[in-house]
Amino acid sequence: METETRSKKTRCIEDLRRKVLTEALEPGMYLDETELADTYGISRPPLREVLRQLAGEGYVVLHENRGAQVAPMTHKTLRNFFVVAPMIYAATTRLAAEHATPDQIARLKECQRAFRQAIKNGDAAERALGNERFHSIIGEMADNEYLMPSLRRLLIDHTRISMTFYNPRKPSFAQQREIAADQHDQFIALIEAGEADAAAALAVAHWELSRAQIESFVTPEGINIPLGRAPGVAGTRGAS
Amino acid sequence: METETRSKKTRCIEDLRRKVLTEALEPGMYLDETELADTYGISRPPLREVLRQLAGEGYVVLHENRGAQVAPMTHKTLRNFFVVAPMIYAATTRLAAEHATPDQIARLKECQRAFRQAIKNGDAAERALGNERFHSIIGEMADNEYLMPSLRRLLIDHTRISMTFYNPRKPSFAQQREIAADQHDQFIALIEAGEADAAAALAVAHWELSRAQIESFVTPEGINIPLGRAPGVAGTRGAS
DNA sequence: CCAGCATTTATTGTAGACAATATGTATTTT
DNA sequence: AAAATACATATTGTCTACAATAAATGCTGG
Repeated sequence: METETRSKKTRCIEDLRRKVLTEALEPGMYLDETELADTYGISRPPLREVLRQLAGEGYVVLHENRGAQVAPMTHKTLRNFFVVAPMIYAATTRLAAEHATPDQIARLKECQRAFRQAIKNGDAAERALGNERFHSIIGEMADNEYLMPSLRRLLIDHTRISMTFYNPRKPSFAQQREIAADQHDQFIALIEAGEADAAAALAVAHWELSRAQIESFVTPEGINIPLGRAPGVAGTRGAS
Repeated sequence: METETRSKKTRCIEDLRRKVLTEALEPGMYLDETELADTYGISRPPLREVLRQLAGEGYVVLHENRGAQVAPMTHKTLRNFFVVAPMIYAATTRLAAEHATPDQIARLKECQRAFRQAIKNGDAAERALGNERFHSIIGEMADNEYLMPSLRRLLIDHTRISMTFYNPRKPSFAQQREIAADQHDQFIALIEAGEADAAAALAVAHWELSRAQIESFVTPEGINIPLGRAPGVAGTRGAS
């Protein structure tokens, strides 16, 4: 009986990804294997495989004999993010414009439709996920297995950051979201036209918009960013 | 009784990585879970965890109900590699020059000693691994979790490519290996001096040397590159 | 003789039970 | 009373056995 096209394990992976991205599972939070196994109706061995995979993808961090932790975000994380994001985004978008297939473009358009709908509905999580998916498809278009790993990492934290800093009260954001959505339409047009240079430039502009939005939260407040706790001592090298 | 500082599982992971990098396990080759579990003295569940992790790191590819395959290399792989490598290497090296700690520099120097030794000994595998480790340490110096995933992917295939195209008969290569080793010394000097721009430029030059070496094999022969077979149909999206 | 199908066999996927490690608490000792 | 140690508990790590899926082989019918 295949009521589900995907296996329970696959659904488990996808659901955990989603929960990490939307911060339903908060950064730094520790996960209980037994509990998760029960939740998804599988036993612990396959669940542990899932966690290993998610660790490889950057969603969680594994600590020996201490279990899995949702990948933490620190101030250093944010800084590193700012440094690398524009380069990877620009490179990915350029390659996407060079290599996109009609099928992929169709999927991108469909994704954009859903994204605009999420904005209209005011659903923050769905909007963040839609944005992630949009840029993920562009990543697939680039069709470069060496670029994709870093892009995936960036998208995870970009999505989580946008969830963290989401504030429905500030009205100027609605406007910025409209600009972002319009830029998405431009992405589609430029990729479809194969205009690599323009697409790369747009990626940078799109990034700058997002960056400004994030910085408007980080800078004025001072220093403290309300993110998850850091892992034990493991994770980074002993220096400093 | 801790005769081993590392667990059997850790040794298994490290050995498999090494075997993939040196092509003791050839690209495209399928792995037998039971056999590997026996080899490393562990049972299949933890071995499967290992394979998932290695899949996340890009060493192997998992196919549902069909087991693990050593990550294949195709002509497209090589092409994608050429496109992305200079960017990532340059960025990594620049950041390394900005962030390297004394401890890391010491480890890099030690690594370089071992690398020169491997060249002298004429041990191709040890030389390739030494080179991988050298650039891996530079990656750690960069200390950027968003850049590292792509760098790791690049280093895996860069190492495998250099193993594939290794030809001890051609004497001009001995000369090129010397140049590469000298460049490594320059890497150390520039990183230690914190000269980011010069380090990034050196990374590009170092890449060009390697690129030329690879192309001298690929180009004259025509098209066919003696690499592993491609995976089934899975792995890439249905497009094309 | 070839094509299609059923059966067999080998390999992957999963479950439940057991072992080992780490943490928190209580007790004992200084 | 405070600190250190030993114990209890909970959670992770692993193993063996079983189930399910896919490939391979042989059979049957055209």
